[in-house]
Amino acid sequence: MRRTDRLFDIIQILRDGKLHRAQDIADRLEVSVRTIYRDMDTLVASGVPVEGERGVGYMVREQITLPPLNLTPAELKALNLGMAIVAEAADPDLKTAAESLADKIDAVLPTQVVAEADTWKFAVYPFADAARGLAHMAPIRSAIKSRQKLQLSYRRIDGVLTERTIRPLHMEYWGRVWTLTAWCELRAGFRVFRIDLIEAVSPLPELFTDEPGKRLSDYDPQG
Amino acid sequence: MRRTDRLFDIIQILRDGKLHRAQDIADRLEVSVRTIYRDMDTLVASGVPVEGERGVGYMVREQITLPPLNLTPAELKALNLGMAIVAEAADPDLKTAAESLADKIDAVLPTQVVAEADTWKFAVYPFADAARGLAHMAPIRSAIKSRQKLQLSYRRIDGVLTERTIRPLHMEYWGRVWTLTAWCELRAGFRVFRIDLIEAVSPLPELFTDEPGKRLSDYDPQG
DNA sequence: TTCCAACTGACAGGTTTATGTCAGTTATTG
DNA sequence: CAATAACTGACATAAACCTGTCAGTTGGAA
Repeated sequence: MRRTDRLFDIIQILRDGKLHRAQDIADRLEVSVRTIYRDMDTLVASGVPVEGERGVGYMVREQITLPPLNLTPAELKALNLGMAIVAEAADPDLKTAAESLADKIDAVLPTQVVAEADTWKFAVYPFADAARGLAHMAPIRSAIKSRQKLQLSYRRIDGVLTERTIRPLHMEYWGRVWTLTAWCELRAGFRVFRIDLIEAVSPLPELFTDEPGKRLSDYDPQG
Repeated sequence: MRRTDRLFDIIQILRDGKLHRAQDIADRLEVSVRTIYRDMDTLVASGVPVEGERGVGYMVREQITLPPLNLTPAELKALNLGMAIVAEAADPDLKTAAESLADKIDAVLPTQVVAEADTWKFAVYPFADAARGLAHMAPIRSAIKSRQKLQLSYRRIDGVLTERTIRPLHMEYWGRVWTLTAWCELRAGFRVFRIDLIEAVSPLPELFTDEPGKRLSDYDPQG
């Protein structure tokens, strides 16, 4: 676990909020600079809010981070209700905070309407290692919202790279990986993609509308 | 990443909520039973709510799991406020849910009082791999609350096993690892322990009180 | 333009990790 | 009691990963 320990050390070094050069960190931890660059990749991929700037160095944006949480449906309901109430508050800062928190939670839950108990059967599980496809998530989410078709380069588990046009419907966190449920125009069927296996996404100008048989509600995971 | 893929597959197999024998999973994924047992360990260590029963098989308890979340201090405040409001609600189910959510969040944040902006400078970072010391966390938390001294077997990074009596003060999540800040009676000083490196904890009958110089507020991480 | 330091890709080791096999033990059910 | 299936430990081998080295490129600031 030497590497793991080093990653921990790097976080400790960075948490003073000051600038640090990769070279300095490398000297201090007695590894090569190259290794530090690789470690920074790992940290970023793991969600540590560290930022590097060429010619400058590394810094962390300070934030509070919650580890994976297991909630019951009732707790989630309480959470949503609470945010709705606070969002009505007079204090503009609190109002904004409540709204953005609600958005974050929303973003992280199945995009499906967040209420029916049935939905929770397809629950999400904590894990983490692959926040790999992180970069793709923003465009995917916005495409789901705006009902915009996507061009997808997807590397299947067997290593084959495929190109498809899809209607993105639903994102889900499986703890270890995020998945994207979509209607695939190529296969004319529902497909679930692992976001960490997506090579590239680009939004297409084409929009899509609800068509019977192509909606999320028509999708039967067991089928 | 073969192993990672298999772990994902196991979750998918288990998520039907039915019983599964290790042997069946092993056959289906074309690995040995031994490997499945090891995988189950990994899943449990990663927080997946899977349960094995001898002579029976494996099942998952269904739950909603939130991935690591980055919050601003304002968002956390909104969250706490929201839960406090909902906890006053008439509906007993909602009340209970709000209370337990508040507890969960509380349990996961620095044990230090959860309000001052300064506190957040020692933020927590998401990660995950080592939820190793998970089992120790409950006794440690309760010892912090009840101000009970702990007997600690701690394996230092250099591999040396040490025994100490400590006053547990504060737990913190660093994304990759949890840490325990404590007053160490052996060294007569503050020490930060990584919970994943703790071999064993046992609560001692002895209680401790606030003594000048031995309180969390006397601890200067930079010193 | 030059300097700086972050970044990237490739490659050859060395080390670590994962896996299967085997030989057990333990808790539960009938 | 026997049967079942989860669990554990040890060990050799194979596969994956980590690391340093080297030779670049990129973007910002002076």
